[in-house]
Amino acid sequence: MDNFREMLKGVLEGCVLEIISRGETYGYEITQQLRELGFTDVVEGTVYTITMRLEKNNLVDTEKKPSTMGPPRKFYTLNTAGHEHLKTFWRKWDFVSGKIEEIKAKKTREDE
Amino acid sequence: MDNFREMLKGVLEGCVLEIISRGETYGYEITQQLRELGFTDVVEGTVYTITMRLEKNNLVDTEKKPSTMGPPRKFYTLNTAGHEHLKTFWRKWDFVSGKIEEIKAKKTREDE
DNA sequence: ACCAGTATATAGTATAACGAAGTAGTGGTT
DNA sequence: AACCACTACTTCGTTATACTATATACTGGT
Repeated sequence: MDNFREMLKGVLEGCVLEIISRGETYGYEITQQLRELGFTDVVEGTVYTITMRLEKNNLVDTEKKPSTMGPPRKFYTLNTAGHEHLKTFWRKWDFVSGKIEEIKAKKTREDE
Repeated sequence: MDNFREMLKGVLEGCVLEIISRGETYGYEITQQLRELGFTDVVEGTVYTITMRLEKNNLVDTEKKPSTMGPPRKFYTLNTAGHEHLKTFWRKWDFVSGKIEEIKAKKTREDE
């Protein structure tokens, strides 16, 4: 499936937030998780711009820990504001995706 | 519900395409339909940039017709490429939204 | 003459994902 | 020791798209 770059705008950040909410993790691992989940074209740079943004907006706490596999990892955890933001994200997603599905559904109905 | 501007990127064009596919229509009417459908903040300028783009990309045919209510209307209909594009759009949407729902679903399951 | 509603258009801005490249640490191979 | 693959983070510039603001113009009512 080819690029849905534009379709990911506004939702990828929410997905990253969701992944972090499930347990302390770091950029490289988030990228791999997203790839395994089907977003095979997501690259590291993209995830890092997102985590940077989350950090800048004070939605996550960070902690640097050494790794035996390479350079130190920067672990992220959601703080209170982050959890709040995530809840808002899912509310927005449910609304928007619901509306889109509504529009899609009318395809099959005869001219309502 | 506040702004989901970013979340609409990549999908609004598909929605406009879908609306046009259901019958000849024009910019102003498309805007109103989107508003009625729940995207209350969509403004005329946004829809015009989309219809312009569709036109530029040769996905629609246009026909100018006089109106008794104001200046002439520019009617749009989907051509073959437009219908093809619309099909692709829904395939992409189904894929992406499916993945997002997958990620959301894991919220409730215990650490899979 | 003025205003509200209908209708199209465009120039500029903001945001977010992506591409490309660079820096660094660890371990294995030659 | 030199090199490479994998892990891991960062930054810069590009592109696509929705939105803001504004301008233009036609109709009908007051």
